[in-house]
Amino acid sequence: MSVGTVSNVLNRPANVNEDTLQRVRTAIAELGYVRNESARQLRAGQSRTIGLVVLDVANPFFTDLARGVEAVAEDADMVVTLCNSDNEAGRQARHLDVLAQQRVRGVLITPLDTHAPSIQHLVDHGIPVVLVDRGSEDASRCSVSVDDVHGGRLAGVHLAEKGHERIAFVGGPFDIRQVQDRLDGLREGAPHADIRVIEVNGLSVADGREAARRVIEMAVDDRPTAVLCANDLIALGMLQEVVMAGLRVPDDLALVGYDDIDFAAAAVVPLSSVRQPREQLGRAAAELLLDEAGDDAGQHIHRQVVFRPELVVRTSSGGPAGADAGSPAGQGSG
Amino acid sequence: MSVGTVSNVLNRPANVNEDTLQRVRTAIAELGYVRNESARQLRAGQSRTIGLVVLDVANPFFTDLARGVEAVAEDADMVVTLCNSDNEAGRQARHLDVLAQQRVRGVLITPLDTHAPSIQHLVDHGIPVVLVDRGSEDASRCSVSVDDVHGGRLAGVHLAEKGHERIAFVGGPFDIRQVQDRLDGLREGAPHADIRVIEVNGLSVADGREAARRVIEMAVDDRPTAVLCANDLIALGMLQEVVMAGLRVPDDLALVGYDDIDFAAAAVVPLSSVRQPREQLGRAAAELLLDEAGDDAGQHIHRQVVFRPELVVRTSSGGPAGADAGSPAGQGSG
DNA sequence: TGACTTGCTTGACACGTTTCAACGACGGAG
DNA sequence: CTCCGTCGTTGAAACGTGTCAAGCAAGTCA
Repeated sequence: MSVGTVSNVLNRPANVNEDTLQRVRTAIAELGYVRNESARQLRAGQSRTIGLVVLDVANPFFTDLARGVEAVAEDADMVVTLCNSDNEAGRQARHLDVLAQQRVRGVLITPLDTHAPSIQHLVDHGIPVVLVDRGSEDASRCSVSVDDVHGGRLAGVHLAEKGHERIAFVGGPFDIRQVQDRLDGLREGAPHADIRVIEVNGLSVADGREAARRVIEMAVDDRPTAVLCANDLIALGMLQEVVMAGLRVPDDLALVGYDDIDFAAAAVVPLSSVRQPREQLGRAAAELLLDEAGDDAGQHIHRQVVFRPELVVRTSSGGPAGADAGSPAGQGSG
Repeated sequence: MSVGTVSNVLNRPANVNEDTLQRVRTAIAELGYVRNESARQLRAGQSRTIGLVVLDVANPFFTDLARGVEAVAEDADMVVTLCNSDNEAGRQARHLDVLAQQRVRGVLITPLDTHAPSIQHLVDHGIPVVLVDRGSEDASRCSVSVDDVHGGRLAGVHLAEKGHERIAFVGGPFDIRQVQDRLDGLREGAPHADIRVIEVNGLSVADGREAARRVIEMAVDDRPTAVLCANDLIALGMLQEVVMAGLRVPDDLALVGYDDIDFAAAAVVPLSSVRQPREQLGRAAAELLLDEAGDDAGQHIHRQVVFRPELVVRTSSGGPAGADAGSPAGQGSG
């Protein structure tokens, strides 16, 4: 019994005699043989895993996105390695190095910095990279993103229609492209409103709470009557703080978030939010990556896919109270 | 220049002449050489990654736990592969198969079923397995868990002291050990109270909302005055629904959660919760695993580490209002 | 001078898989 | 009987590392 035959049984069972097929298979079952993926990979010269590097695993936006990626990967008999850069350039670089050493088939990344050398490094080594949730500036890469200017515009139009004349934008840092784009969109959508920017350090619940305290302190006749937050975590933080301070949402202060994570609909005052197709974003990115990775003939052309967000109006910005509580978040034992 | 020398440069630089050291290193930099991890692994017979399989990546409890694991792994120059079983036995089995093929150094798992054949399969192949958030029934494995009976007891004593005589427990399914233990503890802690069980299908926000609707429907003089939830997601779901229905928390209904995820302290009514040392749980598990994996001499003895939970009293069960809003959750662009 | 030590480099082998040319057996056609 | 094609199986080679005994050169000591 040669190893070659065993390999045939596993990979091209049609080419092997029914009799030996059975013998080999029972032997495999008896001995509890398990393929060695390293050896396969070494021989094949390429692996069956793709890397996914996100800014923050604790943000439901990214876990939803990851779910989409994993669905596509599974269909293609691939495995996903989820890495958390935690908003730190160092961690991002380290993860990318490891992925390069593992000769992953490709990398999906929500980059801290599009021009990071470690990203270019991957490309130089022939590892396809797809930018996620961030458009590529040039045509040298695939990317999947959402039109953030349009998203901001939708929120702006909505708030203007509701009669708001003083609108605040809460977010930061502004060197994150998405944040700046959403602000620009807001200005376009509500051109006659007085738009104020409340800059915060990050995109967490804590930052939202802090921003809320600043708003609460303002004189009532000068205070904005509506706020667009750069993401839902900020919006949820503001909501909590503002309600605790006794303000009524949306009567005293209307709130609109961004992402439409499941917690948004489930908040104590259901949160209006600009919905991004989170899971679909992941799926599209994975498909682009597989297309590029599976391309031997140099046929692949880089594509920059841009999705259109949509506004979901709920109670927090004056939508019908109690309507559309929506579907809530995941489970687990803990 | 032989490959052996290059290998020495990378692994035992002390043994190689300063001159050649430099030459090799500049060559590596110029050519952009990247180690092939598959080949290393094949040669070494063992990999440098450990697998972490959790029930639900969307639950902050598990992402916090993962953070602890990753911290320890990083110090040991190891890499973590995060897998999501999503409460499905099939997904769990598939992930474990892949991990076995990758010859991971070890596996940390919050199991759906302690006796799953795919887990035994790993052990049979000499891959160490540490159970996380779930005590091992026998001494054949390492495990890291939290004394759930004690946690339930703490909540029970607290609610009894606050004068509650009708207390509900919300959770399920009861074949998840943690759920049953927490209920048992509650009964021990409040032996004179009337304890009712409201069984739900899972441990998500949605299940909490549904349970809340059942409670709200009850006649006021028969309705429980306090609830212990099997985890914080359920508690948050209940809180939202209950507040929307106009009940006051804690005056009409006191709530205690379990896990003390960051969102608990940041809820609109800060949530009392039984705190589990989430990150420490992950650290301890990773350390046990590394100890077992690094043991050539058969010295390793399996340990069942059990942590003690503590009760954090906040507003939702009558603690000081407005106190201890706590530190909030992560960030990311989305 | 010869034997021995030290410092550094080398070449061959092994890890487990896949691939592929080559081989043997068998049966049918000429 | 010979030739040829088909079906199954085989053995060798290769992927890129790490290891290790062996080798070489230069220096040290007796």
